[in-house]
Amino acid sequence: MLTQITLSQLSGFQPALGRSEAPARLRTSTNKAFAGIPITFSRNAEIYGEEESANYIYKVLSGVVRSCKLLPDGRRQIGAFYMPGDIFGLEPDEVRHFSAEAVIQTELIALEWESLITVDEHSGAFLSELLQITMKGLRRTQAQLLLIGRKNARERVAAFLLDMAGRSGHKDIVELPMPRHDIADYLGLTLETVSRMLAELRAIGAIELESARRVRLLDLAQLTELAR
Amino acid sequence: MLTQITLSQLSGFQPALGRSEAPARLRTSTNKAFAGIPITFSRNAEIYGEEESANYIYKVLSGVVRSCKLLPDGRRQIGAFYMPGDIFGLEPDEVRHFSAEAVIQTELIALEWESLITVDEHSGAFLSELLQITMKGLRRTQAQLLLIGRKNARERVAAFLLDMAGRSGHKDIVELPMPRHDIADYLGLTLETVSRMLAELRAIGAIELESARRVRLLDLAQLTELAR
DNA sequence: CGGGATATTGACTCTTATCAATGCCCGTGG
DNA sequence: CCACGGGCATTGATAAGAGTCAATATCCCG
Repeated sequence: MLTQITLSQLSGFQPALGRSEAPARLRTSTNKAFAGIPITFSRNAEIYGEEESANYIYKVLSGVVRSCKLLPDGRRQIGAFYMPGDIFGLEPDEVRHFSAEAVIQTELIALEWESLITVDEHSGAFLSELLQITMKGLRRTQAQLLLIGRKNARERVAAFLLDMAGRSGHKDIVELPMPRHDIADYLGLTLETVSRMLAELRAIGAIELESARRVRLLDLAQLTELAR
Repeated sequence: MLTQITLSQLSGFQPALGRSEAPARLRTSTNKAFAGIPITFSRNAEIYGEEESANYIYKVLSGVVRSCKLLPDGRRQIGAFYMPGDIFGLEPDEVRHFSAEAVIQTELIALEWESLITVDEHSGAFLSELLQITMKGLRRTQAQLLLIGRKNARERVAAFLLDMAGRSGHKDIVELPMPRHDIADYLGLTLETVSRMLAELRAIGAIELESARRVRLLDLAQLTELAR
């Protein structure tokens, strides 16, 4: 059975975590049908690379995605982590400027970009949503700019923990699916500095490290103060 | 005479630098007419502040605008400089998250945001342009993130000069309308470091400082190499 | 011509990066 | 079941880059 899937549905679709949905099929206005079956990427698998053509946008069903940019000498900046429900992969022109990789095993649903923007009848609603998503992304990136440009290591790590807590739903236990190296490249630090700042936050009683990848936030007020 | 002005015209309108155009009047589909006469802001005048409601989007006719975010203790991050032809002021929700100020005397044209997005008939074209503009801004901000997060002072200043050169049209003479402090807050540095890096670039023969606000790029290849 | 803002330069400090050693966790295979 | 191994994380010692504080210098603008 062919179902016409709109961006609204893509945007509104909240996956049932852990359970696999019945496969949906997409039929675009250009009559090219493709399977909308969730695609699975294993840990560290590349979803797309820099300079690749930007044909699809994606929504995270489960797992985590990092988007990153690499300098010739290996320095790396992570632009964002995408969590379940997040949409990513919109580009202003034909070619990617960031790559995207799965941080852990990740399920995505993909939509063909061309088919979305050429649908005249619904383009208003489509575009409005895309615009909203993109503006939110821009705002997030601008906040990140302030973080990296003007805050010290302790403030960055505290802000990161609070941000992760806010996105995960649980208010005091934060799961960190990504290694220290990824956090460092997201915050413009080294992995050693991230580790040291976590140790420091633990020392002052703001957090507790249940394991390397699981942090308990003990003192939200103090953390918020430290994050400025 | 009332003229229906579309975003396309706003976007496509290239001001004749230095000359003042005949006043245009805007009439929106909601029948609220407002003057589209270019508004002039003097040096350091605030165009809008953080937390203000986001009612208008702007296009720079002449001058330069900086958008910035301030921390409680006075640290500042400049998110972007807007030059003639640039459009700014789009926000994902009702309230501003960055302020905007004129760097030098600046002429702007303003369009009421609500009237643009509620025009159903042309919303497709409008939104498509807004989306394009926003995605370009996002890309620019992401590039800035890499710059600030992973490049050293010399690389940042070299990249800034090349960026300014690229935007100004002149390939080897760069006018810097903004003070060192603004450049520093844009690059996540201090004004002293910016000054030192310029001195360093001059010392190695990559640039020449005709005055503090006017730089001649002597060796594009070397600068590009230094910017990575 | 003078004065205030802006810019440069210098001396020193401090944060964070770098290099290196050790520790921990977890999966795998004997 | 336990020992081994490999990735990841922590911790330490040191260095380098950029920040801070302070003293001129320069440039506009009146």
